[in-house]
Amino acid sequence: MGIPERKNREKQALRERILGAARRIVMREGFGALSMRKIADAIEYSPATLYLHFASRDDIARALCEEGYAQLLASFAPAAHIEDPRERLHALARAYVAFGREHPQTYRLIFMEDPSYTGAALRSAQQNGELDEAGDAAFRMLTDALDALKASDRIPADADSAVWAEALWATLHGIVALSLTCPVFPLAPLETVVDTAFNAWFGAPSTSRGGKPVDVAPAMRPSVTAARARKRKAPSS
Amino acid sequence: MGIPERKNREKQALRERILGAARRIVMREGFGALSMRKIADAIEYSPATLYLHFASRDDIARALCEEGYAQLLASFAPAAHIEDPRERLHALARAYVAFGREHPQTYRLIFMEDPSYTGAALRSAQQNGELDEAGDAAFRMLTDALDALKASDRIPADADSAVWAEALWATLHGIVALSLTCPVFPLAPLETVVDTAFNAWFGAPSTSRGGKPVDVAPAMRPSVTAARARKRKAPSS
DNA sequence: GTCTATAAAGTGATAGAC
DNA sequence: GTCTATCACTTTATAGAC
Repeated sequence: MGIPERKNREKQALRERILGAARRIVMREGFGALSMRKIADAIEYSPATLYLHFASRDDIARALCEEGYAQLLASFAPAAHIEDPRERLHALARAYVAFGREHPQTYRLIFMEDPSYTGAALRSAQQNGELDEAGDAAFRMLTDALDALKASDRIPADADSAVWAEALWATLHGIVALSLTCPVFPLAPLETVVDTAFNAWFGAPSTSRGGKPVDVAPAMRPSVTAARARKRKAPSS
Repeated sequence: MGIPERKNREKQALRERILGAARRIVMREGFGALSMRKIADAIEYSPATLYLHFASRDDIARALCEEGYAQLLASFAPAAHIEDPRERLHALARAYVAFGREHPQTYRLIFMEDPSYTGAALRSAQQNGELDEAGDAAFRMLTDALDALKASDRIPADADSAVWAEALWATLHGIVALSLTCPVFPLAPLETVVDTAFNAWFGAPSTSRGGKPVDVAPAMRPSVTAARARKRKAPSS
């Protein structure tokens, strides 16, 4: 029974060639420039052949989104091992923004083009694990870190981790998306903006190792987070 | 010399009809569905005529962006009169998000489509005033409020208002943009996300004020599948 | 100024031969 | 499984008649 397996492998291989060519076109010319003919030309097959592997151009776009999203998740891996939740979150934030800047067309395709594309990417990430409420792994990385921060009293005790995670994600998306589309954003270095937002959310990093964050201005009214942000300025990187 | 003036008026009037038709198409079907032919059909002129008024489809798109951006700025006006800088900022934030949600296609066109469109919108707003560095009026509304907060010690003294303003804008853009493109965002009510982000930035609202406390219903998150069920139409711009 | 007519170049997708 | 050939459109933009 080796022949059907070989045929299957060959079919799979062509599928990969199609996706590879499509990915290269998107990276170089943007998703708008992706057409079935262009892909076919690139791999030296006829356009009709593509339809043996993908039902439509949208189908190819969604497959690219799944790939890209997996790549984004993979870029979080180094951060996952950082013990301190604040540092971990910061590393995640930097990784997220870095991915968007390094793969602008891919990021656009996944998160700025079409809801069905974004949906395909997100769904692909949770189709293997059990489908609990919170959903995908990356989101849980955020909520876990936020829970840890809450447990160690570094964000307000009544903070809803899920909502904070959503808002935090939106912030990072906003920084990436705006920097990809708005010619005058950011004026300040991108990392300064990221760090400014991060410090506004979670306060300036604690100065002394192991020490609890210093209470600087006990008389101020704003919440713990805002009060802690009072400490210092944003470093780049 | 009244005749040239009348002709000029008539020419201007047709220009407005073109833009009006274009705007309606974008609002109803999205920018992707905007074509010269469709505009021409809508106003019962030939496609060729459009080129007497606009050099290209991009040119029309940019004009729409300028209109839309002016509309966005206008929606800030009520907030401008609020005295307390924190309340003012909060009202601005809500107005920004409301505009994006109420005119999704217009918001997309201005801020999520093409850098040249975004640039056209931003440039149009400052072409009358003096062109100082900070740029447009809306941005200055942010920095002014932030400066006031800093003066009354409600944000860190060393905060760079310009950078904070950029980061804050990015946060709001992220919330709007993600909610327009990501099927599962937000799970929590949109206003909860906005308020959560706002309170993370500026602390919980002043205690004795009638304002709403931060976190409302931590447990009411709808399930992912439920959130996914709602499909995305193209409502009004 | 506005029209008709058309150029020139795409597009996604499919039928049917091999 | 892959091809050729093609359908049935779409698009922006322009030339030249009136």
